[in-house]
Formats: sequence, structure tokens, C-alpha cells
Amino acid sequence: MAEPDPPPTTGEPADFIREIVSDDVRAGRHQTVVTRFPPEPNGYLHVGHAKSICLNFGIAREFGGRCHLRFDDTNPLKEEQEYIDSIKEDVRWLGFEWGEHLYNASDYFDQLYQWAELLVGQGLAYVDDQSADQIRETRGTLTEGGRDSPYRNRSVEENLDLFRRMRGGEFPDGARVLRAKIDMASPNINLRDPVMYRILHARHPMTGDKWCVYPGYDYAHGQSDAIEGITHSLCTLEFEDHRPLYDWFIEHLPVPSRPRQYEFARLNLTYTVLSKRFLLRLVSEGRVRGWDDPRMPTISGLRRRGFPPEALRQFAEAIGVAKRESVVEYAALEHAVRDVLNRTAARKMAVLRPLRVVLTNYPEGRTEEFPALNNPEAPSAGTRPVPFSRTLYLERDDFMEDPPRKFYRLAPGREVRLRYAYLITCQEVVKDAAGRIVELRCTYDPATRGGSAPDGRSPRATLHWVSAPHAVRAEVRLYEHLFRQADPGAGGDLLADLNPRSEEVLAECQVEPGAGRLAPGERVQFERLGYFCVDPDRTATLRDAWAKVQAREG
RNA sequence: UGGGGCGUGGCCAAGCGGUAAGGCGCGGGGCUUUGGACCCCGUAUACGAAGGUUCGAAUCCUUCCGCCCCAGCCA
Repeated sequence: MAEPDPPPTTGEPADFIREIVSDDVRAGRHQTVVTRFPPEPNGYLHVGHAKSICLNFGIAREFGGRCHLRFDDTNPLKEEQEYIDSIKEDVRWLGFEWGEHLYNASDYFDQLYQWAELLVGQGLAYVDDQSADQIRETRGTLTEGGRDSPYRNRSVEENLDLFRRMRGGEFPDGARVLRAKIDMASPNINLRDPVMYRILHARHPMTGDKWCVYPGYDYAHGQSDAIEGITHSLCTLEFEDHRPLYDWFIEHLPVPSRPRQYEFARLNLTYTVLSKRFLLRLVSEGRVRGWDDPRMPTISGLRRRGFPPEALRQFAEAIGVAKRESVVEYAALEHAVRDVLNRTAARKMAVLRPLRVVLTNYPEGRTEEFPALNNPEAPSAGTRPVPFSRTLYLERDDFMEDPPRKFYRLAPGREVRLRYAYLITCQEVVKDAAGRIVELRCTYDPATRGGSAPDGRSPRATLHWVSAPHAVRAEVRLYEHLFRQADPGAGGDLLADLNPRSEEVLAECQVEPGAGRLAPGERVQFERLGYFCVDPDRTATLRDAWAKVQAREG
């Protein structure tokens, strides 16, 4: 569910980009602010993209402008329809809408081609017959300029002829490229006659077999921005060096508008890798179950994990936007998730590692129900009846035969409160032949119905529980970081840092009956355990599939 | 050693010459039928370093140091 739009921000701009936009608006440089989110459909979106989406759509919303969703589909070798579909779904899920402003760089291939011919006609672009290797060798190094291609000074006529024949499919892949004629001696490598078009006899998801020459990012991106009337083209830091080139094309072409590029630092998260290339590898090698595996930092993975879209937006706002490279602690993301879930997730009781408890003085066959708060943070959420009986399940972790100093929970001879029910006292520990605890025999105090004692005594601990005969068996999956290192790959090998215990499956859990009626995707808090989400993609029996969102405590 | 950026507490991040916001985390206390949440309090004489300008500098100048990005017919 998309949340309603947050109220427009007022007051001072929250970051340097909003400050720029704000100044532009105040100075009257634009009548409408237009931004764009330009993903390449070569993989699924991840939290890093969420930051960019929140920035671009957020600014558009705050300034009463609009944000386009534009697929940067200039490389048919890597792009697929599946990715296009997932990207749209993820952006919508995050709570943003592009309306009719859905575009593709490929929508502009005709225009881009015409402008390329225009540049050729002005002597500002030429066809180079050198191989990729030769171009690399003559590009120079970081400290020395490059050398002109022997084809650099062909006549306009010859260039035009060659370029048209490239388009016509006369040459094989890699035979020739179209290059912008700028400056082979530039200290900025991006200006050393960058490649504008390459020959690629490949079928494109949108244009099919219409083209066999495709524009590169540098040539396509800025012009696409100009065509769409983008006012502020926001991208990450690594494109800072490309800005002079971005501007060069804009200045030398009869484009309909004058967009400006601004760069900000991409998101880095501890215990996480945000590289589409690597995430693709995890998926293709089967190290995870798919792009939407709950352990993946993809938006679809986080969604399946149970992270609410509001939490991602809140997170994006909390971390800010700046130019300095930084690594945000995963705890900041978790905080946002807990903050949202604490006030929205319904509470349920579930026992992950059941320990049978028999209340020896509770009548056999008797059942009663206690009203339990659905959400203490939101009284309006009401209550639900939870069945109680003589035989219960308690969490094994909540009992210790020989409790250490600060352990407040159940122990032999000790009294604790069962949430919403009674105070009980452990009288006897039953073990099997192997010495393993199999059952606890306790007594309850009938006078403490509801959980409070008339004499005012109050146990240190309140435990969650489930009535054995009423419980629903469930599989619960607990998740940890995908990587065991805060900075995965620091040692040179990302795969070596994968956390072998990133997923733990508990098949014998017992949950209160109401938990069996939850809808797929619904998020709940199992009291004292953490937040969980009904896994929508699991087996037919929805109730036996849960994914852990947050562990409350180690 | 070319070019482009960046350096404020453990992690993010405000600050735009007038004497260091906020969030996360952490520590302490309160409250509590979730050891949760919530509420208090604490957590940078200090802003990469050194000089300089100024009544006054994290904010201006100089030099130095450190880190990141760029040599795809990827984006």
C-alpha cells in the first residue's frame, strides 16, 4: 500500500541539492521543477536506488514539480523486460507515481541519431575505424594526453557516409564507432573524443531489431534530459567527471532545454553490498534464492522481508544527502523499520522453540480466553481473544534450571507472569532419559486472572505463551546480515564474507490461532521476539511461512 | 606524478565570519503485564594539520596531509 504523500516540507532546504533547487525556483529560473529517476533495466533496484528515488521524487513533490521514470536502455546486451517490470513495481511500492511520465532513452533513438549526424556535419564527430584495443592504447593515461586517431580528420562527407552505413548494418560489431571530436589532450579523460555510438547487432527490449548502432550513456543521457525538460539531473559522484561532457553535448546541440547535472554520494551500508553486478552474481550462482530473497538489499528483498515502504522513506530522510562518501550503519535502517512497525504492526504471541508446560492445578479440559491488546501503541487497534488452557508452550529461552544473576525469567520455584493470563510458579522440571528438559510442571494462581495479583506482587518477568491445544504450527525463518563483516569484501573476497548463518529455519514453532489468519505480506510483532512478515511467495499454506524482520534481542 | 571531488563526535549530518543543530549508536536513570516502546540525562573547549587575516574562523587566505573517483565500443 502506498502511503499518502507526506506533507510538503517547509522552512530551510534539507540538503545542498534542495538548496540549489530552491534557489533556482526563487530566482525564477524554472517555472516547474522536473527531475527524473533513470535506472538501467539490467537488474533489480536496491536500497541505494531507494535513496535516489526518494530524492528525485521527493524533490518533485516538495516543489510542486514532477519526476519522470526513464529507463536508461542504451545497452541491449544487458537489459531485460523482467527488470523493467520489477523497477516499476518497486518505485510504486515505495509510494511514488510517475503518472504519464514513463519514458525510455530508446524513445529518443531517432532524435539522438539525427543530432549525431548534425554533429558529424559540423565536424564535431567522426567515425573511427580503430579497434577497441587501439582506442584504448591511444587514449593516453591519467598523466599523459592521448594521440589523435588516424581517422580523426576524415571529411564530413566520408564520416556521414560511414555513419549511415554503420546504421545500415554494413559493418560487424566493433568494426567502427562514432566519436565526438573534442580534445585528445584533455586532462579529463572523458573529453578525449568519447565514443558516442557503437555497433551492436542485438535485439533491444523496446525497439527490437530496428537498430544496430546504440548510443552510449554520455551521449544519450543528457540529451534525454533535455528532451524531457529535466531541470535538475541528479546522479552519483562518479559522474562528476562526466559533467563537462554532459555540458558539451548540450551546448553543441539544438536541444530544447538546458538541464543541469548535480552529483551526490551514493549510499553505502554496513554488512551490505550494493552493487548490481554482485547482486546479479549472488542470484545467478544460487547463493540466495532470487532477487527478492529476504536477505537481499534489493527493494523486493526488503519488501519480502517485511520492511514497510514508509520505513525506507524515513530512512532516506534520516541519512540525508551530501557529497562526502560515507557508510551508513545498518542499525539506522533497522531503527526506521522498528519505528514504523512499532506503531503499525499488530501484536501476536508465538513460541519459536516450544517447551511444554502443564499447569497441574488448572482444571483438565477447561479453556478460557483473555483479551490481548492488538497494539499497545495504538489503543484504537482494539483487542483480540487469546485462548488459554492447562497445557501451554513457553519459549525454551525463557526457562533456566540454574539461572545466572540477571536472568529474570522462569526457573525452578520462581514465579513469573504469563502475559494477559496468570502468574505461574515452576514446581518441577521433567527430563527425558538423555537429561533434556521436555516439560515443566507449574501451578497457577487463580487469583491473578488477567495477570495482576490482588496483593500487589509483581514478578520481574512477563512471558509470552501459546495454548498448546489451540496453537497453530508454523515455520518461522530468522535472518541475520547476508555478510558477517561490516565491510564485506575488505579482504578482497566478497563471497568469503557471506554469512553462513544468514538464514535459520525453525519448523516447529507454535503461534496463537489468530496468527494463522494473516494475509501474505502482513507484518506483525511477535511479542518479545521481534517483527515478522507473512511470506507471500511460499507454499500454499500461508500460515506456515514467516520471515523475521527484526530480532528484538540477541 | 594529470583531472575531478571530499575531510565536523563510533556512524550519518546541520553549520554559509559571531562563539559546534538533529538522527543513529552507546552509557546512566525513570516508567512498564513486551528485559520492547516511551520519558529524562550524558556523550566534540572541538570542526584533517599547520600557519595567516579578523575584535571574533568549522566557516576567509596559504601550505601541507589523508581518502574517493576517472584510462568500458558499461551505466
